[in-house]
Amino acid sequence: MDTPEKTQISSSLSKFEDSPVFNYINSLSPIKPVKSVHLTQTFNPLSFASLPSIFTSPHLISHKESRFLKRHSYTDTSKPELSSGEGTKVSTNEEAGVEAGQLCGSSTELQENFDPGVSLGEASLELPNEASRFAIELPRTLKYDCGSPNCDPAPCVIETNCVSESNCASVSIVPFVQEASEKGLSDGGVEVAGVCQIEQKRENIGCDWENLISDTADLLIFNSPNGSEAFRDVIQKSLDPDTRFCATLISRFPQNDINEVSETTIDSDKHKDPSLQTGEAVELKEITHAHGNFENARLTNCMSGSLTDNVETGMCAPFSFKPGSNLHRGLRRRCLDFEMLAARRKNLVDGSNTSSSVDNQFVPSKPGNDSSRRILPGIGLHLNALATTSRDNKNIKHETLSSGTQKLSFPSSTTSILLPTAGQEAVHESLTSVSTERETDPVENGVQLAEDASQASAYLVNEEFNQNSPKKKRRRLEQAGETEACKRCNCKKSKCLKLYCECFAAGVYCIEPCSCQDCFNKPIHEDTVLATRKQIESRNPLAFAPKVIRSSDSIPEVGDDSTKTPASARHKRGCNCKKSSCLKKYCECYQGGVGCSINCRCEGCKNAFGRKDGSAIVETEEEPEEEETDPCDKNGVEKNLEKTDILDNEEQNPVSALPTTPLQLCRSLVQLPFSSKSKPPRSFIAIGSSSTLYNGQRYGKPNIIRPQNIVEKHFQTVTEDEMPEILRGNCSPGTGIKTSSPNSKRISPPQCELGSTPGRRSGRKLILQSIPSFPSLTPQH
DNA sequence: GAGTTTGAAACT
DNA sequence: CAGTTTCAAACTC
Repeated sequence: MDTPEKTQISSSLSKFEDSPVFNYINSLSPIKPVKSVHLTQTFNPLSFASLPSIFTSPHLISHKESRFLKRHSYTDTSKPELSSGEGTKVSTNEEAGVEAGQLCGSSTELQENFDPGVSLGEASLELPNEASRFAIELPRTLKYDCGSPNCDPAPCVIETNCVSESNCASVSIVPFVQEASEKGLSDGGVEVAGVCQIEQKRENIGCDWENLISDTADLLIFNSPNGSEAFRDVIQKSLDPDTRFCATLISRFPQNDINEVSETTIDSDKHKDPSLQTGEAVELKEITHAHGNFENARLTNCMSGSLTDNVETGMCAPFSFKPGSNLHRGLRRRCLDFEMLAARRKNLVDGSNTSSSVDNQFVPSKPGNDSSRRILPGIGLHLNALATTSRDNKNIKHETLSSGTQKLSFPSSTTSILLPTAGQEAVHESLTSVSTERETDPVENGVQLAEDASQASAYLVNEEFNQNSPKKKRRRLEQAGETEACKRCNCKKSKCLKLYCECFAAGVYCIEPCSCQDCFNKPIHEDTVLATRKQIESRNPLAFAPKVIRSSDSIPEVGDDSTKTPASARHKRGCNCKKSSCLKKYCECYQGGVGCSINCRCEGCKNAFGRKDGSAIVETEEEPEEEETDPCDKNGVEKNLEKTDILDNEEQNPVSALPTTPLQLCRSLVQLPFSSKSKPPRSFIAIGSSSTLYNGQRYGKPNIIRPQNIVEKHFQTVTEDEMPEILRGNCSPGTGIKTSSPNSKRISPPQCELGSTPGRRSGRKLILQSIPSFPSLTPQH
């Protein structure tokens, strides 16, 4: 634990706390964050994140939601007015940076946080922690906007998703803005014009813009001050002074967000006006309509959106969730981004409204829940999904490189771990939010983020594929290896309402990429999905829980990589493999990156992660799971073995990787050793990772995943409240796991302990969280 | 891309 | 609880 990295983190943290901004934030929040706690156990970012969590209301299911809640709390307390008086703000500020901020409207909040003299750019230059701040603050703004009648959750979601995807946003938004400006619709004139300028300039910059963005994203991800600064410079040069503020923000974050944000605003207006839904006229109208708020919303959103995305997990954040629609929140779809893009594109082309055109998911089935549905409430992903991501992670990495959207890419678990600030914060927020907001689905939020991120990345990479038939897409993705992040199902008879369906099992709605038939696992059929889920849960309360569980005992301290309990992670029920020798993904244990245990009834077990008989495979061999940087990791354990060494190294020096992006953290959790080709098993990765995270242990014996430890710490902060009811009430094995397998044992005891002993909470909490897979689904209605 | 294999999930 | 069937992913060709 005394690693240099750690020290650095602590120092940065202290700086952060000392910073005026931090103080300001503290002053804002009614509750005062306990620095000591976070400091001791979590990275700076986490501590930072803790604040928002405090504000969060219990009802939110998804992290995103939680975020929003937090944000809301902020906005409400600090500045309720901002939302209303958007235009005013603009005029007030004289300083360019300030103006920009004001233009953003609610963005002023950000300014508040910063010292008057401090420019955003400076802030960006500052410690990575700042990113976290932005994330927090921005979210507020977003929330605020979302809270306004105009904002639809769906648009927000779109934006968020689009962020990951590089171009979509710009395309859609720009036209609107330009058009509006040309016609002089924008009375706000200056404001709108400014926006237009930005957009145009971006375009002018050329096709390279995307690349630039991707590059920027990379910079952002790493949060290295230098990198961000450099990027910022580029942007500033290209952009007008007025736009600099945005540019700085943008530089830090994917531009798409901004565009999308603006778009979102428009969309919200659309929703208000049914008539606006289609046609250019509609667009113009929208522009004018939104126009007043456009800039503010836009900037604000961009800031919040981009920041949020980057800081948080990147993809996850649906800015606008209605408080009422818990399901949607929880349900967030992982691949939404893709769909959203397609929808947007359609809209652009057709001029039709996005929501309807895209997917059922987008279409609001119920009047009350429209917002959520539009959003495509992704069902909360399980931790399992995270665990599964391990495989994806590899893919993700590559994707990241190519796309530049780092959110998705987490090279290795270690990397994520390293990311102290933003990433942690994001994770932390999600976690906290989950804990506070949701009782039922604590775990998923954190996981979801990771998954979403991975998925999003995958989508980004594979956008092109989307257009093809689902199968093709899938295959392409699989072949590509990188794309694996997003899972899709091919259910034909189960209607995606059984655990056979990966999507359903993972707690997510099926999306376009799925090639399922007669699918009921869609927001439209929310009721059915929930009912079915309940039914299944009634049968097996842990049906949606991560399949892989980590024992609390294994929880190693961050520093304790050496203490890898071989069997720390185990499959909940064990496998029954007979022919695969537990060496293929057919084996859930193997798939989850954990060794077989006593619970397993497998025959001829040769699980690379740990054999049933207890003979753990040589660590080197076992470790395939961890991340392999190898892009080509094939199924083989062999490759995994190779990876092991790398992992070990990483473990020892987690900090070295220190990428700041929050996303990374999530990703790290997600990453699995599996080959890129294989789909990213939602459940597996999540399972393994989730469990790991919670317990702090790695997947199986190998100790492959270190990042998890970090995560675990974060999770530790989660309060008992988070625990799912099932878990809470039922520490007894009966409710929980059927089998008395080691897995189950580990699980149940910790849970019980959680209630009683604070010491190990982290492990417990984590476990509990992991259990509820479908937070959203569970009716909080 | 089609077909086979595999084992979990569901059913009896 | 055990056995069987169903199902979809994983895998192979």
